[in-house]
Amino acid sequence: MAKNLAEDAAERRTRSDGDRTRRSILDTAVRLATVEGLERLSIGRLAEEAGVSKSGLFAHFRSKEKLQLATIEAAREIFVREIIMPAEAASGPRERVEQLCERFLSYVERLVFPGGCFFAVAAAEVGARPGPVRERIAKYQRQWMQLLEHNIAEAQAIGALDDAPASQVAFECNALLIAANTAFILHGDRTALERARRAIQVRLRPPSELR
Amino acid sequence: MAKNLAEDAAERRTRSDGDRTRRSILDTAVRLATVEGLERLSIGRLAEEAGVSKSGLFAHFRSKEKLQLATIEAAREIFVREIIMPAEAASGPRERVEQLCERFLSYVERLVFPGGCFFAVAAAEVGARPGPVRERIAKYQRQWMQLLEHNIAEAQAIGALDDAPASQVAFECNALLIAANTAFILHGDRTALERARRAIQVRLRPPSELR
DNA sequence: CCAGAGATAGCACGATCGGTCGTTCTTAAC
DNA sequence: GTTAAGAACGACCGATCGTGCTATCTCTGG
Repeated sequence: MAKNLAEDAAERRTRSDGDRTRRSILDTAVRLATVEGLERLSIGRLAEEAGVSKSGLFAHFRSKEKLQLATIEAAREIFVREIIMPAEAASGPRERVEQLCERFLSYVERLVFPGGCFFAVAAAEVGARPGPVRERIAKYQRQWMQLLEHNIAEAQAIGALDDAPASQVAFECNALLIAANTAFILHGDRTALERARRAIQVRLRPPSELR
Repeated sequence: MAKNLAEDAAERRTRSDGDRTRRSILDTAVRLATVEGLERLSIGRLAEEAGVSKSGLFAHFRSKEKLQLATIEAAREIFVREIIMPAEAASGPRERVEQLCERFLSYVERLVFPGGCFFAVAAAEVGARPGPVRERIAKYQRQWMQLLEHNIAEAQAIGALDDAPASQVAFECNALLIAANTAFILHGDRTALERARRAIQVRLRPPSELR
């Protein structure tokens, strides 16, 4: 216990060429994992795809599980850059929720990940398999829900949104986004994105507008 | 083309002991696949779990893909028995939609499949990987949506439901059900089921009730 | 510029993958 | 009761899995 000084993340790592390779590997890993799944992401195949040797790749992540966790971190960075950061500039909390949803749908439609939302795929894959990977996915999923809920509650506090329970509204918005993602990937159905937009627009309508 | 007489399903198969074994294998397969995924369902592991030899199991399904397709069929039978058939007895189309949703949530909560809804897991897994397995999953997903949509449209026709586009209402109901499934499996969050119930209840409220 | 640490590759390991083959036992139709 | 076909098995195939070990390079701090 005393010796376990959280050395997981604070690895000794310095050289720039190594970091570049590692980053390029993770770029490929994130792309592959969204289509094949985090588990089927095999080290041999990933090495081939990334243009490095199997053992060379393996030296960067010292186990498959750590590779998976690193892949999740890389995917999260993209998620934040594509969805969360652009919405920070919104003019108010209600508009921020609208933008979060719209950025999500856009990120699905533009196939930022070739298999749809990385976290939707991963959650379904590891949801029933306990372990660190599942815990990491669950953690980021909770953070996402809290981000929605927090902004919804703020919007209600300033009267920009009716006062249904914020957690309920967040649940409904997220449900529509994920369903749009699944339908778009499974059926190539672009209208699903439009249906989600419509439903969310109704759900987030300011109370001043007539019913 | 002339010789290809759709022999895929019309296999010669007779003996009763074989059918019994096959059925028991598929029971195990369906359970395993919902946790591990359709692809990670390995023939060796499945054989061990089912208590038969690898080659003995393999003789029943002559390729992994056919095993996967047979597993999907077995899962569909359970889905129909658990959800669709009980709802047929409903007193009207609006009530039928309500019961379909409620039976779905109950089937998730009772862990009829240990990893949650079989088709939700499978859709996420194979959604981005073209092939017969994906096509089968997509087909049953479409059938499910059509079942919802058809009954919603009927309910609207007799004035038991307001007249938003039936496909839109079906999309929203399905989204809430799938999101409840995911949250329940990933976080063990029973309140997600309640949130889905509440939202669906509002969505399916008969127009006679006051707003 | 030198030494040491990091980056990468080669090779091999035991396990498991999907799949084939030949054989033996069992059932069911005649 | 004979017999052809189905059911089930053990042994085995080549390929690939995740993971070590070792040996070279190459970068970088002193």
